[in-house]
Amino acid sequence: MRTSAERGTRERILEVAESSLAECGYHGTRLHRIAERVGIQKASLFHYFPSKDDLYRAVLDEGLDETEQTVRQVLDGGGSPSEKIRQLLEAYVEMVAQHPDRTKILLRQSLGDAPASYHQPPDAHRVLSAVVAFVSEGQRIKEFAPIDPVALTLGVVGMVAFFFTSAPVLAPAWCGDPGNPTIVERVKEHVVEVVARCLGIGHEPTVAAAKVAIA
Amino acid sequence: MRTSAERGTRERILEVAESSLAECGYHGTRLHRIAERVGIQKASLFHYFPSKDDLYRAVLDEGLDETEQTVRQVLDGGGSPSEKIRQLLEAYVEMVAQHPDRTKILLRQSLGDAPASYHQPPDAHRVLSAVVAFVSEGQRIKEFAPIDPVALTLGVVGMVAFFFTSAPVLAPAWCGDPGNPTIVERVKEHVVEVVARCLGIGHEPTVAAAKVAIA
DNA sequence: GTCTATATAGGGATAGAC
DNA sequence: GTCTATCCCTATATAGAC
Repeated sequence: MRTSAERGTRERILEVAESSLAECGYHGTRLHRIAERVGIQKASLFHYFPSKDDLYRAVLDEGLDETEQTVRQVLDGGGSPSEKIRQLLEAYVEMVAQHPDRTKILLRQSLGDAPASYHQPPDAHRVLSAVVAFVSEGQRIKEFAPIDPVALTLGVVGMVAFFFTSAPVLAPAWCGDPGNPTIVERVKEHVVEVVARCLGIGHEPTVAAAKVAIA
Repeated sequence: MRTSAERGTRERILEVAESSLAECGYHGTRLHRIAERVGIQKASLFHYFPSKDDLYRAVLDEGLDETEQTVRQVLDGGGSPSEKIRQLLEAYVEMVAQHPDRTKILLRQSLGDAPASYHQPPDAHRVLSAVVAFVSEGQRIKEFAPIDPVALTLGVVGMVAFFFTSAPVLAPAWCGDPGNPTIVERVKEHVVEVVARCLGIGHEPTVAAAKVAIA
């Protein structure tokens, strides 16, 4: 059983570590700086985490867990496929927007920015598969237009991640001030619109279909 | 004037450095390893590049230059907006596919993985602006459907980068073997299709338009 | 232009007092 | 649970012979 003081310090370390790992990457992160920002000595960190690797994994696991939870929660809920995919995208964008540091770390991790000893868990595969299965089912019952579901899902993940990590550097004017709620809504609307157009949701049927109907 | 031997070594260093920077990032890259793989002593590196920073910038500049060239070449060419955007996407995807290491480095760079002394040049802004201006013009003359051109461009960049950097880790089965030409064609087709649907290219007019036409 | 040897600094991690 | 002091290693970078 941990004391309340210990739990508080541990959380502050995780907070600061998340910030540093996002900004500087694993190899660029200095334990010395983390301790400094937390307000403790470097050696004290090793009381909470036996090594830099362990601290990294603790931060990473938080992010993976929340991603899976967010996706599962929507997929397991009710509603038509079209409604659910909108909910899914909005929940995902909001989650990413609320934790940009976490997203940066996950993106870095997928680029290979991790301790050499770290072998990533196949958790990401499961979440991805769940989303792909959902899209495929929607296509099978003709509610979604045909398009490669894996490519669509991967593309959306890359797109959203990019908006909240790299885009602020490339297009600061468009992104606005960091933490500005405007950009979140803008990205949300855009991503929903892109996916809707790709899956043929919310659009009038095509002329071909109209001709058949008229005939 | 450099000797041919010197030029050869310099190029080999740049090659190996690009590979290492992509795999390990700036802070994770060890000059010792680069020298080892090139087959020279670590100290010899400093004959070609005065510091690790300079080596990094040399690699990075190569990537930025080629990106700008690729984009400009298509934009300055002839053809209708719809044809040009397809050419642009295909050229871009091919460039990224041919230089995945370079793409990883650029993506890392936009995440802030660079020496503290490095202040990125605003070059990326110019290329982005050129593409956005092109899309906007296509929308003005009604050849493209309305959608936020900045968001579309940023999203495509993120999407494509993700396909060739992170996706192989997340969905190895879908991506196939590295260097497999299949994935390049698949990504190319997908990205062209997504953008086409977003910009309303190559699709029948909607029912609303058809009704007006029939009336 | 390449080498050996070394300077200098900073990193992660440990020992042990309090 | 936090500290001071320190170990040990590796990193970039330099000096100078060949």
